[in-house]
This record gives sequence, C-alpha cells and structure tokens, in this order.
Amino acid sequence: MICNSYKSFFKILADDCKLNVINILSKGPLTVSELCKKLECEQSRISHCLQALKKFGFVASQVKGKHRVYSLEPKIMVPLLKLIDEHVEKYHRNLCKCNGVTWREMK
Amino acid sequence: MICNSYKSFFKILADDCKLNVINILSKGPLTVSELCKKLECEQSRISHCLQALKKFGFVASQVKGKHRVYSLEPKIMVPLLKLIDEHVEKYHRNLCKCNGVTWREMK
DNA sequence: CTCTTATATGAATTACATATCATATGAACC
DNA sequence: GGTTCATATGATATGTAATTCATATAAGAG
Repeated sequence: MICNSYKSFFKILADDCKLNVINILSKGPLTVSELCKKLECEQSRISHCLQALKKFGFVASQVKGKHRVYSLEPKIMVPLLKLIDEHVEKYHRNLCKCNGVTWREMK
Repeated sequence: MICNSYKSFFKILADDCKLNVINILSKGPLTVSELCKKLECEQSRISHCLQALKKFGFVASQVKGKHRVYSLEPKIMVPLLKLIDEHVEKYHRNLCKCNGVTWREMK
C-alpha cells in the first residue's frame, strides 16, 4: 500500500466544497461561473477546489471560449460513490453525527 | 448524496496513522500493543486511531483477556482499497508529491 | 485487595488544509 | 492595444483534527 497516495486520495475528497462540486457535476458538465451560481459560492473557492480535483484525476476540463467547462471523471467517481453509499447506509448514524460538529464534540 | 457522511468517510481515512493501522491489519488481526510495536508508535495515538476507525465501521474489536484484538472489516476495506489502487496507479505521480510535503509546497 | 500490564479517555498544543482577499492571467470584443 | 468578463493563483488568517502527555479504567496475577 502506498500510504501517502492513499492519504492524498482521501484528503482531497474530505471537503464539503469539493464534494458539492462532485455532486453537482455528476448531473452534467458546468463552467466555473455556473458552479459558483448553483452552489452560491465564491469563484476563487470553486477554482481552488477544481484545481485540486483536476490534479488528482477526479475531474477534467475543457476550454470553451472565455469559459472553462468541468466534468466528472466517471471511471473513478461512479464506482467510488456507489461503494461508499453502501457503507454510509449502514453506518449512517455515526457518520452523520459529524454534521457541522467538531470531532471532539460528537463523542 | 449525503454530503456530510461522505466527508466524514473520507476525513477518517485521510490520515497516515489510521492508514498504517489499516495496512498492517490487512495482514491479520493484532492487539493494540502489537500494533504499537510494529508501527513504532505511541499507544495512545494508536488507541485514538482505533476508536475512530471502529466508530465508523472500518475495524472490529474483540476482548481477549487483558488484550483487545482488532481486525479489519473486509466487506468495506477490500473493495475500497482495490478501487483506489487502480486510481492511484494512474495518478501516482500527482498523488505521491504529497509525501511529507504540505499542500501548498507541492504546487 | 494490591500490583502490574493493557488499553482507553481527556485536555492542551501543534500542525495543516481551507477560506478569504487581493491580484494575475487569459480570451474575446471593440 | 485597451477594456471587460471568466478563471486561476498567491499569501495570510482561520478553523479543525491529530498528536501528545497525563490520567483513568479494566483485567489478570499474586
């Protein structure tokens, strides 16, 4: 096991903003400004997230005039999300207690 | 998508110590003190990691006298690690740059 | 029931990623 | 080339989780 690669893999995805981007892109490709509008989120924040996701192969991008269209890489994301769904369903109670609550408070 | 559950899922696993524990447990069950020795790691640190992993269903434990034996939950971990291996192999170069280097430095 | 070994828990500090703000690049249109 | 719109990048501040150290619990041995 290449431990640091695993860590990077998980770290990138352990973030609300990036997960929201992934979620919304799973419904179809969007430009940066469209993502900002739909997620009611700052442009620079979205861009930072997209760069990280792209660097690690979770999304792809394509220039289209002034705009840049981002799309999910389904090969990794579809089976990954499916797998987690199954686990999340089982451990929903524990996993959900993290909602806006710090790790320590939830104990 | 239950975003916060996903976030929790990834956050737990985005950690060297927990990943080392998972890696070593994938070779077979061990007690806390055995894990400490093999990983050359403090006992309290290992225990904290194990509690987190257990709470979210990644490992199970069993009392055995004074000791407590921990083992992987293979149903989730085996397919998860397999999936990531495939992705990691493809994006190894990017994923590896994180080795002991902060996110900012690696750019 | 005391002592030792094994593990868990709590609190405080440290470390690190993200959010934010300011600014840079880049493309189209004039 | 200058202007405007779209996106990317950089630096710092902020927030949160991990590490650490001290201590608590728990189980077996004597």
